[in-house]
Amino acid sequence: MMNAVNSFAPTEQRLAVTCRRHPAFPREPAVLVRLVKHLYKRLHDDANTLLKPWGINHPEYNLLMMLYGTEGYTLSPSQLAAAAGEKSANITRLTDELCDKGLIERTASDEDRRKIALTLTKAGVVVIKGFLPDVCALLERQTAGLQPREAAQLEKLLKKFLDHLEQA
Amino acid sequence: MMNAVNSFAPTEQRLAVTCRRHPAFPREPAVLVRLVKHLYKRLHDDANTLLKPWGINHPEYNLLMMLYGTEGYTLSPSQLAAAAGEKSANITRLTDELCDKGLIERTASDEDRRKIALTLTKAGVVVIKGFLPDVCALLERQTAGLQPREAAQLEKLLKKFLDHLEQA
DNA sequence: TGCATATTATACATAAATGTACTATATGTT
DNA sequence: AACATATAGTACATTTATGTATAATATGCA
Repeated sequence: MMNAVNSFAPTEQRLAVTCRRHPAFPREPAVLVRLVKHLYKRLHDDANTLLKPWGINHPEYNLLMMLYGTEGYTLSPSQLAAAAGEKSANITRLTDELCDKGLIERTASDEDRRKIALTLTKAGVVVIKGFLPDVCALLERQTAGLQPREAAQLEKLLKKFLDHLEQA
Repeated sequence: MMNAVNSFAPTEQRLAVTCRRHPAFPREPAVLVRLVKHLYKRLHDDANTLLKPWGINHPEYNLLMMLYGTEGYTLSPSQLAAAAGEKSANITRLTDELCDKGLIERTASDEDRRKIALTLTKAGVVVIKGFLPDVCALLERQTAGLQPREAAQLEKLLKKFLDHLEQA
């Protein structure tokens, strides 16, 4: 008799029953999908908790960091959407909020007047530099259970998984 | 010069710039977290698209499958929340909808009157058996890029990641 | 040039997820 | 029994995310 030492055990247990009831049900793929979901939710929650005192949430953080990781601190809305993994409809709302907070600003492009440039403000950079130490510590803590070799292996497998998913 | 063959390339590129700007920024953990996010969104979208013709969405599917994977097709709301990885406030709304659709039903528990039993109806089982072939095919397709050995390795690493995350 | 088509961004309506506070019941203690 | 505390579930308000339609501009081509 096993003990549920982690939050995933009940899920896995039920997938096993499903396999018994419906033999065609592919256990391994189902487990992988659920694991990704559980992980995502947990990571998302952790990040939100950490960022709350800074007045931003996880998606906003992602946008800020994508701009911070770009030469000139500037991207178009669609580039930002791609980099942050958000849908374009979301970008409008999120960047509105970040504009209101004074962390980014919009400017129209001269070359192509359909385009808009989203740029990190000085205040935005200051805020990023403020929370970055905390974020770094969180990231280290979250992955502390994995050896460097394991982390590298995991990165490789996740990329392979994602790559295949996208061309399918 | 590398070409962006996948959706993750722009994200990774920007994380690299961030590491240059802020040397303490831990690349590997950040990449893993972003990969999980990208994967989750993609898997979530794929599932929603597939399930739409059946009149349910991904979270509802998860609830149904957790009940299907339980002896007696019955769980309490909190058990269901744990198994499906949803917050309890969400369970109320989702199970309301599933009740309205006639796929599950609520009954009060006799032993502990705080408790409610959520049970799959016959109609619920029928619907599950209806979409299950499609779901199985999707799951197979999504993980077709991974060799069995790689999938097993990925499962192991994701579990280790999640386990550590939860005790931290 | 003029027209068809594509691209970029956004508004708006809707759906999904979360936080908070509350009710009802159960459990443990004195 | 009486009370304090814990637990299960949900209602409600709010926030977050998505889908769809639209406006504006650009591009390709007859």
